[in-house]
Amino acid sequence: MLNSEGNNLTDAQNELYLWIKNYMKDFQHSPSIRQMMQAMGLKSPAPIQSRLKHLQEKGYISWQEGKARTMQIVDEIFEGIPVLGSVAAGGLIETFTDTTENLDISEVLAKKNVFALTVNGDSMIDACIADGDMVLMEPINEFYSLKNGTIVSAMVPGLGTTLKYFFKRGEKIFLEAANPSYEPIELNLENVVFQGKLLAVWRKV
Amino acid sequence: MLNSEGNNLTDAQNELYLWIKNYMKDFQHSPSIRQMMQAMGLKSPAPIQSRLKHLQEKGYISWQEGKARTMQIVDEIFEGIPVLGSVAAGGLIETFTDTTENLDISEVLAKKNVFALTVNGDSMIDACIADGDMVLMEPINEFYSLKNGTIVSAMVPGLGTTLKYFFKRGEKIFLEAANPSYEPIELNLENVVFQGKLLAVWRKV
DNA sequence: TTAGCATTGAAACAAATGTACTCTAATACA
DNA sequence: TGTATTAGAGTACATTTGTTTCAATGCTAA
Repeated sequence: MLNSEGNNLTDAQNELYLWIKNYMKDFQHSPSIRQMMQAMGLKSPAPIQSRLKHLQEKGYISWQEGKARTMQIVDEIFEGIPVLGSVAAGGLIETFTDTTENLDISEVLAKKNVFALTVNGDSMIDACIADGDMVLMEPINEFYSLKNGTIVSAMVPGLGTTLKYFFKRGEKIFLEAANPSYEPIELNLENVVFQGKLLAVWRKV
Repeated sequence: MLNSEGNNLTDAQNELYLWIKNYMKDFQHSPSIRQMMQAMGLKSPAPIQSRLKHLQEKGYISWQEGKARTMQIVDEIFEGIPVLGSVAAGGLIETFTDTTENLDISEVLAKKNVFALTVNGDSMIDACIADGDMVLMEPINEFYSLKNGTIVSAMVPGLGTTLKYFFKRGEKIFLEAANPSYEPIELNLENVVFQGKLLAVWRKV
């Protein structure tokens, strides 16, 4: 990972760098030198060339010489986050290894129509889903593919939306909490709308 | 979200589209028509122009007319995942609202030097960190900024790496599990190496 | 101040590039 | 079979664009 300490930018360089990052995020392609010129309020491409050269020398950007709009931000080239190893949450078992496996969050994020919900309450606490967590859900296309024990978000019309374990026994639907202090909810299929099934849990501390 | 059903592509169009997506992912900028020409094994820009026009009409791409390398993939423009509302994990409280808040996972991912660890064991179960979860950690730069109660990954040389609550009392360091069946570990500062503090938890089901 | 250096403005050039056009070959269809 | 449609090759051209060069300006340190 570049762009760390030791490569301090001048104000002008930093302003340009931030503008470029923003532009490329918005447009998915590199700006031209004359565009940057205008954006920086300059009347000549030379200062931009100079700043780009410095940004390149300091490892912030790169481009293909002579080719139009071929800049790349060398930062932020990561696919997920490196998984450095495993950590014991029990005894002291495993040491920090140096695997290069990748935590592919994007695998979940890339699915179509994924949505997130904020969790209120503690009824799923035994499933390690706590108050304030975000749950990432996937819409349920075919109800009949839902397996018993899946965690789903379901709306019971007139009551509200809730996150529960799903069970089907005969014609009855049961929504069960992961917390002994909550009673299972028994429903008929026509009294419940399933919004999604659990894909992942995200908790920011 | 475009690119769904109804906009079927011919084989040639699809091949080009996939190649473009791949190129733009790798290089962070749009390819030129002549590059696409070569990649598709063609000897004239005309077929590429035609295919691009079709891709644009079907809503897959867009570009700025006359400008070099200004293509954009119109698909996949998402910042995180939409948070559709909150869901009760207790009683049936809240209904599906239509907020447009965004779950900004990238906020965490954008931090420098973030790394991930796989959790083994259940010693942090009362903190809702379960066996198999991924914990996203941030390196600890200044030890003295560590607050009591922070969850850290620490290496006790000769033993291994572990995930625990951090406490400092006087000169002693305590690593405490979130599980009554584990005893706190008492250490001197020189006998422990802190690798990171907890930023987020990720669990894929 | 003055010499030296970096920044900017200005202009010009050549390469890269999108676009338009014609022609030919292949394909589909009736 | 013949015609219409489509895809591709080839070419040409104007614009965009990176790059170079030179002079003017501003700033800093001796």
